Amino acid sequence: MPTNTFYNLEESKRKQIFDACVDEFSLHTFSEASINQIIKAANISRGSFYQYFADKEDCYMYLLSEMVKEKMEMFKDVVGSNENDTVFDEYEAMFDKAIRWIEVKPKYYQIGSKMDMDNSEFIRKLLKGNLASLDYFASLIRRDQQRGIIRKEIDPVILTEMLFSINQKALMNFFYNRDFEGMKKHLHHILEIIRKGSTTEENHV
Amino acid sequence: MPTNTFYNLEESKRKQIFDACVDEFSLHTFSEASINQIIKAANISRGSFYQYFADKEDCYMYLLSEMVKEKMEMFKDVVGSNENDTVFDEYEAMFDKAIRWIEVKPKYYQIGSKMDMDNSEFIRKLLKGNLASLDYFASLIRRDQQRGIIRKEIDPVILTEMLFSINQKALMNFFYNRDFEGMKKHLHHILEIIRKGSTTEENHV
DNA sequence: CCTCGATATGACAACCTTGTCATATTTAGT
DNA sequence: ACTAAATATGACAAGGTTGTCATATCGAGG
Repeated sequence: MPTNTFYNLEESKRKQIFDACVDEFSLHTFSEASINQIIKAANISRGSFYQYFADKEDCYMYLLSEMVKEKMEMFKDVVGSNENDTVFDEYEAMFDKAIRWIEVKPKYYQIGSKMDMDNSEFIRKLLKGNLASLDYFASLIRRDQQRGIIRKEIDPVILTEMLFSINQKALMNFFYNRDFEGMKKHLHHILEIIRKGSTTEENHV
Repeated sequence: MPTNTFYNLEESKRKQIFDACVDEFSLHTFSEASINQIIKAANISRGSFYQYFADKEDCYMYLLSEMVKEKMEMFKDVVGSNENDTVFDEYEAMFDKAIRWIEVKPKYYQIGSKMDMDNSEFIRKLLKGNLASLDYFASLIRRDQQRGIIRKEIDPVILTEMLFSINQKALMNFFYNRDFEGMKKHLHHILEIIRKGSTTEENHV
């Protein structure tokens, strides 16, 4: 974690540094990101950087923790869900949240995708702890199986994986095209397939 | 493309260099790959490298072209398909081929994934020309719609994208776990969902 | 044997990177 | 105003990167 010296800084300066980190890490992988770039953009000296952070990893951890804070702050109200919703409704709700997040903080989204592309030891470890929401969705699927909405034969984990990988692709699409309506339609179509299948009834044997 | 000097080399030496390229580019992104590593592994001098290749890009293009050659060589016989097959059958056949490819040339698979992870101008351009098989699958889906196997409402392009993104994930899984049976089961389950849907009949409204 | 074109070589320049550290400056307390 | 601690700074070492180039070696034909 950053040093006391860093937290003693004026907020404005801390923000300057934070912003520089966001810019650098949204454009480059962790390993490719350059401290030189960050200190230049933040207008601080090399020595100061190392007075604030132990190293690049320390700096990155700080960046992530700030991002998580902001995200929690933004979504603290939207937690409850309607009892009648199916997992698909919740999925679409989650998707909308993610879209909104991309709209207001596109660079955070980029930082996330850069993480996914990074195979360094350091980043892989960080991503490991990120699988909680997968469990949550699997539990929703099980609930809907009990309710008789989803077929009992379906493996909740596999369906969850499908939904998540679709989500990832769709968000990427949105990020590059910013076509909200098109994206929604696209996603709807995919969910329609996952719900009802792609083959005709006669072929459901 | 490589120089004449390079092609005048003895086959064994050319292979030495090729192997060094494979090793380096399967472990690192194009931008992260180091010519120093390659010349060390290939046991050639720095000067020689630049006598053979114009630069790293040139070297990479050579590597890719060799890989494509090998792939064509390996799959030259398995092209025909049964007239009664559905797109899903062909999909599974394609998947099996891909699995086989990973088994015999795991490093080539790695080079491919590293490409997908690379956002450099150079690599992105290369990937652009890689979408032909997508069209092929979409055409198969259209054919099966005519045959009454796949519902007319389904968008062939979207279904193709789903199949491909699933394919990618499954191959990655196989690469890391090498669990062929598990993988086949997994894939079967996913295809079952895409064929018949995940919800119960009563919910197909 | 000798010569000339083809090929091999590693030193080098120029440019990056990270992390350290002696020194300078600012700030706070007395 | 003076002191002491906190903070800021950029030169530097040590390592990496790519691409160039003068020089050395090799090989084949005359």
